[in-house]
Amino acid sequence: MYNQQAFQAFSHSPGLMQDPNCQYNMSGYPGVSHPQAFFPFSTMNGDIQAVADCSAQVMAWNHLQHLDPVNQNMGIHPVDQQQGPRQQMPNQRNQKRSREEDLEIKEHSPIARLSPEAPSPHPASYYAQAWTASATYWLPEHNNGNALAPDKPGENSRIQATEPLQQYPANQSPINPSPTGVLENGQSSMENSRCSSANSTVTNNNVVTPRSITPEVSDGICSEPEEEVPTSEEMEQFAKDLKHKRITLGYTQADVGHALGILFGKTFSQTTICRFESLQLSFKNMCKLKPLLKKWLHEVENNDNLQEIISRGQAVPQTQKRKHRTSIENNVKRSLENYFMHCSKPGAQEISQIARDLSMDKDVVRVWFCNRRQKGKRQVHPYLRENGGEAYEMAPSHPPPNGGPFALPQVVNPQGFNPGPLGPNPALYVPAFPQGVPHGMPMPNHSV
DNA sequence: ATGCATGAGGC
DNA sequence: CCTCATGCATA
Repeated sequence: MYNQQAFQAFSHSPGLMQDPNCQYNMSGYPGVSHPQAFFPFSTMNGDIQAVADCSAQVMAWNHLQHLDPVNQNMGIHPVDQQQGPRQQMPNQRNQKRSREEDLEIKEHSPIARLSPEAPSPHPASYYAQAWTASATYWLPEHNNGNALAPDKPGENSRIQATEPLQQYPANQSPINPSPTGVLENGQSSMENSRCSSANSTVTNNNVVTPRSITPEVSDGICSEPEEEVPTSEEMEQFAKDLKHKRITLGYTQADVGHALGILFGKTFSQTTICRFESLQLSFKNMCKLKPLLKKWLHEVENNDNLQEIISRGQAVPQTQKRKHRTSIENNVKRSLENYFMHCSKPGAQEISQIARDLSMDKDVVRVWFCNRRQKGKRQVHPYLRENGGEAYEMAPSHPPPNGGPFALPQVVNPQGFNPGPLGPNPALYVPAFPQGVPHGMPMPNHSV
C-alpha cells in the first residue's frame, strides 16, 4: 500500500483535515465515532503540492523512505481506457513482461477480453506484488455508517451481512437489495448508501440477462451468506488481489466497470474501479462494491463463457453533456488551499468573497470546497492511524467569530494532520505564509 | 490517476 | 447547502 503516491503523502499533504461537526474527528480513534470512514491512502498530487509550496519549511518526516514504494500505476493502460498512449510501467522492480510472456498469459486466461469492439492491443501486463503494508486504516463507521465499529483497528467487530441475497432483475441494480430497507444495525439501507442515488443515476447500464454465469453470480451480489462486513485488512487485501488478478488477466479498470454492468446491471466507470483498487472510496462504498467485484473476479476466473456474455452487452452511448471542466490555476489553487486551511466550510458569503477575491465563479469555489472536503476525508494517512494518533488537525469550519485574523494551526504536517505520537518525527510547522498573505488568505473581515 | 462536476438524499 | 457516490474529462 505504500505506493509511490502514498509515499508522497508523507512529505506532501493536502490541507487541513478538519471536522467541524466532529464527525470525522480522529481523536477518538480507534473509537466508534466515525460515521463515514474513508480510506486513508493518500494519493497526493496537484493541489497538495500546492500546499506544500505554501509551506516554506516543511520538514521531512517520512520514516519509511528507505522502503521502496511500488508504483501503483503499472498495469494501467491508458490506451485501453480510451486515453492517451500506453505508458510504460515506470517501476523498476516490475520489469516489463515480454510480449511472448504476455501472450502466454493471455492464452491461459480463462477468458479473453471483455470488449471485443475495443480490443486491447496489449497483452496482459505483468503485475508484480505491489501492496505491502496491510495495517488497518479504516475507521469504523458507527451509527451513520456501515456498521463497522471495531474497538481497535484490525479488531473490527464483524458484523454479519445485513441482507440476504436475492435475485434481481438484470436491469436492476442489486446493490441495495435489502428487502426491509433496514439493516441489522438499525440503519436504513437508504442511509446506508446514498448508494441509492447512485443507482438512480445509472444511465448506461448494459442490461443483459446473465445466462451463462455461475449460479453464485446470478444469485446476486449479496448471496453469499459468509459475506460479512470486511475488516479493513480484508478490504485492502481484496483490493490488492483484485488489481493483481485483473492486470494479470489483462483487463483494464474500464473493462471491469463495464463487465459489472453486464453482469449485475450496474456499470461503473474506470474511475470508480480505480478508486476501489487504490482504496480511495469510503469504507461504506468499498463494502458496497466489494461483492460485485468479488463476483466479477470469480466469474472471470471460472467462467469461460463470460466473454461471450459480456460481448453481448452494448454500451449505451452517453448523451449527457457535461459542463466543461474548469481548470484552476495553481496559484489560485494555493489560494483556495489557504482558505481551506482556515475555513474548510465557508458560508455563502465567504464563498462569494473568495470568488470575488480570486475572480472565480462562485459555484466553482463552492464545488471546490465540497470536493476538497471530500478528498480530505479519504486522505487520512495510515501512518497516523497506525500510530493511533489524532489524525486530524482540526481546521476551523468557520472563520474566527471576532473577525480577527485566523489563528494558524501551529503544528501540523503538510497533510494538515496532527502528526500525533510519531516519536522523533519532527513536527511540521506550517509557516504563516512566509510570502505574505497571498490573495487567497483569510477573509479579512468576514463577519458571518 | 485525479480534478472538477453532477445529482440524490438529507437536514 | 451539505454529504456522498459517482463519472467525465484531462493531466
